[in-house]
Order: sequence, then C-alpha cells, then structure tokens
Amino acid sequence: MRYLTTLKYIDVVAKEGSIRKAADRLAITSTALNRRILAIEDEIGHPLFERTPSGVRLNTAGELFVQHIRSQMSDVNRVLSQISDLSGIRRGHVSISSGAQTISVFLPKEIAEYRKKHPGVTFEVLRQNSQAAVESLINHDTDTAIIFDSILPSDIQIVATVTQIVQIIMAPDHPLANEKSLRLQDCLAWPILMPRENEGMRTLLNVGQVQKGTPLQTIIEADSFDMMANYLIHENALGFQIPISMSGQGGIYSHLKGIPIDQRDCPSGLLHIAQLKGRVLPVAAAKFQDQLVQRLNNTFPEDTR
Amino acid sequence: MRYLTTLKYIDVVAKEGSIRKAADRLAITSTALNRRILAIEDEIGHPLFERTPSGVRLNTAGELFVQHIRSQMSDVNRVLSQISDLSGIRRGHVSISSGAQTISVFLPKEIAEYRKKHPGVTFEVLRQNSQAAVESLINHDTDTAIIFDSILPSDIQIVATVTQIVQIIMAPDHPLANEKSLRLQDCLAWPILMPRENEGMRTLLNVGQVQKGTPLQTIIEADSFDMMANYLIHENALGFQIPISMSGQGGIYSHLKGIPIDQRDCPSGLLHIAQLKGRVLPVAAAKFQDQLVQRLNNTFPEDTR
DNA sequence: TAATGCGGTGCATTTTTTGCATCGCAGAAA
DNA sequence: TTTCTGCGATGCAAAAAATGCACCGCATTA
Repeated sequence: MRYLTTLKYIDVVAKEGSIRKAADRLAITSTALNRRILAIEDEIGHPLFERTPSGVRLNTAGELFVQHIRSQMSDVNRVLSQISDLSGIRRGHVSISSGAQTISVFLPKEIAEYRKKHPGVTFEVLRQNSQAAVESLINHDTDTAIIFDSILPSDIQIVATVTQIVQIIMAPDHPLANEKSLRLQDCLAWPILMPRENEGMRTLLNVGQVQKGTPLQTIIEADSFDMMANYLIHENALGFQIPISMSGQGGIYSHLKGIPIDQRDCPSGLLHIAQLKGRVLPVAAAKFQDQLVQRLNNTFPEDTR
Repeated sequence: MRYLTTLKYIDVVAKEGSIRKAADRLAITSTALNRRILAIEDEIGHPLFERTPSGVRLNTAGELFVQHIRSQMSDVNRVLSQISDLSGIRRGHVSISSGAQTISVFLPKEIAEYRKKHPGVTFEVLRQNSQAAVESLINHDTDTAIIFDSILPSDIQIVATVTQIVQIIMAPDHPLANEKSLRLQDCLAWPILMPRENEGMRTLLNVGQVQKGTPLQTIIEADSFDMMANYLIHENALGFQIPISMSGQGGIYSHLKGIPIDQRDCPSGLLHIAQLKGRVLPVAAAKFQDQLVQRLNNTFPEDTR
C-alpha cells in the first residue's frame, strides 16, 4: 500500500536504529528517508526519534507512534485479505510463535491439515521462548502463539488453555517402560536428559527437584527436545516431554514410551494459545487459531472446567 | 496527517455518494479525486465503489475498507493526542452522543466541571436518538454515548448503567405536588405532556398505558423535554422526566416538582454510558467518560448490584 | 590528529499529482 | 422519440512533491 510507505519507513528506521542503515535496506538514499522523517515529525509537531552520534533511537512519542503504525499495518493486511476473500479465493498468511515443545510434532500436523482445506494460505513459524513470543505478539510480528507454562502480561489475551502433565520418556524396552506412573525417586538410578533454561518445563521439574531434594543425574542439558528424544534410542536414559508433543503418529516420539510423573513430585503445566489483546486477527489466522483451540480442547478435555 | 489524505478523500466520497460533490467539498478537482480513487482501487486489486449513473456507492469491499479507514483515523487522533500530552499540555476533543433526556441539564454541568480541570479540551455534543447514537459510535463520529433504555447491538460496549425511575413533573403548586408516589390513574384528571416517538421513555410509558388501559389526556406531544417543562409553568398539566435530568441546580427543573410513578404502572428505565467495543478512546474522551461513570454511580447507587 | 560515520541541507532532476478540456454514457426532461 | 443534464473516465500540459548528489558540521574512534 503506497500510502503506508512513510509509516513502513519509520518502522524500519526504528528497528535499524540508524537512518542510513534503514535507507540502505529500503534501497533509497538516506537523504530521502531523512526528509520523510523530518517531515512527519514536523507534521506531528513533536520529534519521534532521539538523535545520537551513532544513529537514532525512538523517544516516548516515537514508541507510541510506532506501536500505532504496527497495529495499522497489520490491520490493513487483515482488511485486504478480507477483500481478497470476496473474490472467492481464500488467501492469507499466518504467523505463529511456538515453544520448543509443540513446534516439532503438533504444529506440522495442524498446518498440513489446514492447508488441505486452504492451499492458498502460507505460514511462518517462529520458535521462541515465552518472553520472545509475547514481544512478537505485541509487535504484530506474529498472529498467535503457543506458550507453555508462563505467566502472561495483561496485554496478552489467552484464547485457550489445556493442562499438560509432564511425562518421563524412554525407549520402549526400558525397565521402567511398563509402569503406569512414575515418581522422581524412581529415576535416580538412571541418566537424565534435562531441558535447558529456566522456563516452561524446566521450572516445573525444578519444583519437584528442590522440594524433594532429589539429585537427578543430569548427563545432558539441551534446548532441543528432538535431540534428547533421539538420544534415548542409544542409551537407556530418561527424558521429559508433555503429551501434546507425543500425540502425532510417525516421527521419533512414536518409538518412545511416555509415562506421567506423579503429581506429588511435579506439578502439571498449562499450555496456552494466546494473541494480542484487542487485536482482530486476519481471517486466515483467526481460522487457524480456531482449529488449534478446538484440537486442544478435543484432545485434552478437562473435567475441572 | 498528510499520509491520510487519500483515506480521508475516500471517506468523504463514500459519505457524499458522488466524486464530483466530494471533490467540491474537498476543494480539489474531480479529476484529481477520481484518479486517487482509481489508483487505490488498482493497488488493492479490487474496486471499492460501484459506479452508478448518478454517482458512486460503496460495494462490499468498500464498506470493509471505509470501516477500516475510520478506525485508523480515529486511532491516529488518539495517538496524536497522547503525544501532545507528553509536552505537558492536556489537549484533546471529546465527542458525545446524548439523548434528549440528559443533554440539557446533566451534560453541561459535567462538561463545565471537566473543563475546569482541563481547559484545553474541546467538546462536541450531538443530540441523537439511540439508533443514531449507535451509528455514530460505529462510524467513529462520537467517542461515547449516553443512551436511555434501548437494547444495544453487540458491537457496542456498555461501560456503565444506572436505573432511572420515571417521574411525573408538575408546577410546585400543583394539587398532586405533595404526594410521595403517583399512580397513572391519579393523572387521568389532568392534561398530559407526552414525549414523542417510540423510544426511551415513551416506550416505558406505553407499557403502563397499554397494560392498565389508562387513557391519558395527552394535550401536547413534543420531542423537547425543556419545552414541555417550560409549559408546566403556565398550565397545571403533568409531564414526565427521569431523575438525572432534574438533578442540576438552576434551570427550569429547579422550579418544578418531580414525583416517581408507582413501579406497578411504569417500569423503570436503564441509562447507559456506551462506547464502540474494542475501541481505545483518546485520553481526553476516556477521562471524561470515567467522570460520567463515576458521577452516575455516585448519584444513583444501586443496592441490587 | 586524522579518519570514520552519523544526521542535516542546498540544488538540480525525476516522479507524482493536479487541473483543464473533453469524451462516452445513462437517466431525466421536453 | 430527441435533447439535455450530470456522472465518471482520460489525454496532455503545468505544478508540486519526492529523490539523489554533493557537501556541511559534529562527535566518537583509531
């Protein structure tokens, strides 16, 4: 959209932190860009950028304005996609923030299913921790997010939530593989693969470890659940995963056994579908989010609701 | 804002229903305007207007786009006023839809009080029936609305509600002036001033009249409550009003006596403060709305909450 | 102290927008 | 029926705006 170019330019300058760099990326001269910015600042009657020797930085007014710009641009896209819909073609683009837990098995299946119905829709998937996911939602970089066990700020709207009991995963011939439920102390004798970083599942596990003082023999810490899962084929170790990651057929998890941890040792986590509060999602994104919500609610029905 | 001119133009064309008329109002040639529209239609890849021999009319895509335009423009204004706020001056503009019941006494007092605190804020008050008020909110023509006893569509958000018992008003020397409460049958002997049109208070009164079959002697129907109030000085007739209209000191109502109708004869009505759902109001409008809500809740506290 | 990289500015050039005259078309009026 | 009026669209020249180039002043860095 032509009339949004100046806004787009400002957004890029804000992100680059320098007019010259932004101009470079936008394939125009820094002069032209600089003057556009001066012009709009003049029009607003208030500077948007703070000039530093090494570039520019948004001031408070700029933050407000850029926030507004991003919301406008994503709203334009929504309207345009609605208008395209009128011509009969269902086109669109869906951008998703996802944690490591769901990105590998759950999401591909859902996206494939959605694209069977609407082949014109394209997808973009970002693997992000919860904090980055929240930022992406706020910046309109992503439309919807799947976030595991985090406290979300008030400008994020939780669309759906399901409970996920942490499972201990292992090779199917593992001595523990036939138990119905496991306590942490059962794991003391085995090497442990532990998720990295202090968030999501790791936090849940820490609660158990600290409370019970159970010194697990962690042999590998990794931020890739797939890596850990593949490792379990080669050594009789134990890993952790949540049910949603195990649900798909095919892939590494179908060769592994998952057994829930006793609730006394490790609290269960909450998996959220979330979006930016007050934002109207583009048709495609809204429909896909609906599908996710329905799938979650059907796969993990809750009695306690 | 320069970059919004095209959008503004489209909005005007949509409202005028003709490019030439719109061009006239915008003080440009129809050619220029026409080409701007063709250009943006081309960019969107879909026409926004239907061409008729007598002008142009929005098609479905156009409706979507214009709706988006209006929301964008009001959002820009909000951001700009927020930015002005940063410079220390509290400026802004508040636009209000009000029914006939509250416009005359209640609103002036509230606006005056608000302007004592923020002299930079300007106001615009539209006297509208509930349907027009809802339309104004949806079109972003007004920020907030005071609506009496109407069922509101789901895209309107009710911010506050108070109950208003309809009162019978009369000159202070009227024979009925010392009653604590009146039934409709007490009024049969007196000439009646009846609010016009089928909405708000009139609907409430109709319920009573129809249910009881009480044939009131209506001598004047008017849509101005002030006119009716002033009439009561000259003839010993009876009129109707709700408490909020009587609450101010000074003015015609302080020379009149108001006595509530018995609830068995006439249901009490609901007075709503409402805004467009999901809309973030400009600072000034939001603050003024807050003041209204607080005033209502303090003046008419409800036990049944 | 020289060099580098930043945002800002004067001026010529290019691109875009505007206005004028005019066309074709479809209802309204004669 | 024909004429007339008012509508949106278009070719072309003039006006306005945006751009690119060369260059300035300034602060940080090597």
